[in-house]
Amino acid sequence: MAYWLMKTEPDAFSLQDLQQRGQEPWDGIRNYQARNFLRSMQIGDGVFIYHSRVPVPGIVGTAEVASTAHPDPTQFDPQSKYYDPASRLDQPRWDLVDVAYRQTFAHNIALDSLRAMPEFSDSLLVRKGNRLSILPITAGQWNHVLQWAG
DNA sequence: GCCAACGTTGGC
DNA sequence: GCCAACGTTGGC
Repeated sequence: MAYWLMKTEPDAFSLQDLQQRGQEPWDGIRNYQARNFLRSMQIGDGVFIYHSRVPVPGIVGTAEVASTAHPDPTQFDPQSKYYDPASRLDQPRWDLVDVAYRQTFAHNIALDSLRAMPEFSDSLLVRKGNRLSILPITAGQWNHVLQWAG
């Protein structure tokens, strides 16, 4: 059992969208480090959903990993904005996992609040210039945020 | 909307 | 293998 944080821009796909659909293939990850995290995910892993590029970025709720990693079909779709002409069918470059909605926090946990938590002092999340859209979360971080969220 | 920070690409 | 150029992310 592991924990992760996954960023999304709510203008494109929000936690509310995930709630409406119940489950969603988390496609479009085009960063090798993030992909490697995807590949180590197991069904049932906990996921914090994080909204970025909004006035108050932060964790807005939780989801869970609903499939192990498998090839992201958008990499082979010329119509997709995630199309990767360099990826080969017999050797896919990019993977995705399915993510299932779990809960929406009554109050968002803002990035500012996360920065103030000692648990997050070593996290990639609060490092300046960090652009990683998927990162590991420790059990301590997971529990602390859940407690904070009430 | 701006732009610093970062990852990737490709010429050499 | 270096590194300039480019494209993207994401806080502000």
